[in-house]
Amino acid sequence: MAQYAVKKLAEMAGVSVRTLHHYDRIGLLQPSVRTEVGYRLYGEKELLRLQQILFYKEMDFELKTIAELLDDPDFDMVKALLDHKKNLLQKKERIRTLLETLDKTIDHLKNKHTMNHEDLYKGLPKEQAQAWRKEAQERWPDQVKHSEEQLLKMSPEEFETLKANFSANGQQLVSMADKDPHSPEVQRLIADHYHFILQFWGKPGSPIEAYKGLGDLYASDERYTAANGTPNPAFGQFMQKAMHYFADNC
Amino acid sequence: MAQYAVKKLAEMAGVSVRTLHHYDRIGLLQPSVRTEVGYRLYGEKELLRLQQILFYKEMDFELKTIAELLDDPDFDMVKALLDHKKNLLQKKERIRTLLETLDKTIDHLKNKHTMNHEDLYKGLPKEQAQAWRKEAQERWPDQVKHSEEQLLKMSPEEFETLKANFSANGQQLVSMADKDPHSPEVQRLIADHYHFILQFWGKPGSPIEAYKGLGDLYASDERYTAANGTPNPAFGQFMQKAMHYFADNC
DNA sequence: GGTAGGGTATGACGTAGGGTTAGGGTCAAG
DNA sequence: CTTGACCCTAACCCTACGTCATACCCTACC
Repeated sequence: MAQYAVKKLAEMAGVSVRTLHHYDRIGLLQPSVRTEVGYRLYGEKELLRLQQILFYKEMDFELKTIAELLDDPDFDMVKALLDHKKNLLQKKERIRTLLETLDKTIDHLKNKHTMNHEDLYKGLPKEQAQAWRKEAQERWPDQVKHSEEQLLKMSPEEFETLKANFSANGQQLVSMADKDPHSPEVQRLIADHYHFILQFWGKPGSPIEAYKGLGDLYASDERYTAANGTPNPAFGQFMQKAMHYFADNC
Repeated sequence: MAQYAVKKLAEMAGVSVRTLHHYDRIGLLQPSVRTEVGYRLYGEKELLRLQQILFYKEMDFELKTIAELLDDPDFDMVKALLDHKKNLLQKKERIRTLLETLDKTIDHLKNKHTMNHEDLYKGLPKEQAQAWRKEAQERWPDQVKHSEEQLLKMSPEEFETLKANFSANGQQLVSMADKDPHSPEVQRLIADHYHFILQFWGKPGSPIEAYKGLGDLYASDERYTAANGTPNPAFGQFMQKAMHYFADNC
């Protein structure tokens, strides 16, 4: 009867010695024999079991689950596999979303476009984004209505691109909230912001005056209540200053 | 100036208090003030920083990376995002493969079909599977050649299904290696195995005799050398007995 | 019989991102 | 003065091992 010591088995199975030690300790795979001096010796059964372990491990099962699975003959394989599939599908969907957002962010950074607060909170818990939208609709019903009309005219791709650009822009602005609102770097971002607003809100009439008015809204005490339940006067006032300066000097 | 205590901030941002403690400890987000008795108080800046942290966290960045990213103004965002995208694509591809294999396994278990040793090792380190194939070609060149011809006639879907079924069948057989080779449960699996072999090896002539011959090969001492570099007489003999019994009594 | 080289053992710490008690101070309301 | 809500730190728990540190075992060669 062939017997293998740890290193041999490790090499055959393509795992580390440490892994075998670990599996031994947690009871997932124990050697068939211990020599007098304590060496682990594994036989054929252990070899096969290890192969099964590795199979399920590749399937991303947890070791604990694998142990149950291999030790309980009545284990409901199909159910476990279906559960596992569900998890994988969720992971996959999440990765898909992340990739989308990543692409947009990369595109923005490369093309130096614009960005939006709605998108700034994209990826955060949904409740926050929804709270934000609700608040925006309460505060600026006309603009939101018009904006929605505009958005509905866009193709999904245009819409996504626009959101991504606005999001990145807003993020940059947030990161520059401690700088001079009149500085060229801030004003460049504000220019992008303005062009975005033009497309996004699309309010007819005097765009520059509307933009200043929007700046005043930014300065409102409860500006950030929408997203997180708390006021944020500092950033609001920063935006107000930057937007007014832009409107007066563009 | 508004100040928030841990729980308030935690609620606003949708994270746990423990998380804020953690971020404080690792220096990712420290409170602007500590009261005399040690309470953490956060201001607007911290709030914004936390939002940025959560944004990147949703992108699956590590906290360490987020810290660098937020603290180093010269951080190469585009490069980081592209790297990250690459990682995500790899993860996604891996999940896709896992889902495929899962579907096949589920299908097999539901339909009680057959399985293959090649697929048994699917998901294991590639070297093993390759070693197995190489060995198979050395040992049974004619059969392997014929088999490959047969396989090339199949559509990819047929081929994948066949492999999946054979894989699941073989796995079940491995798990029953300690039972009676003549028992009905084993013989049912062997029947599936036989039908698979018919399709897979497709050897012309007397299929039953060929099957018995294949059983003899299974019994060879070095049967499992192909997959893991070690003999496995127990399983090989089990298969031989089961296959011979089937061939004689089907 | 000494020693060099390789294999083996245990034990303990580290990882990421917190969850989960445990034990104890703080603060405002009733 | 008590209750309840909130705050603190310390410390163990989780996954699946990697990475030492220290020490024992075994074989071969001289």
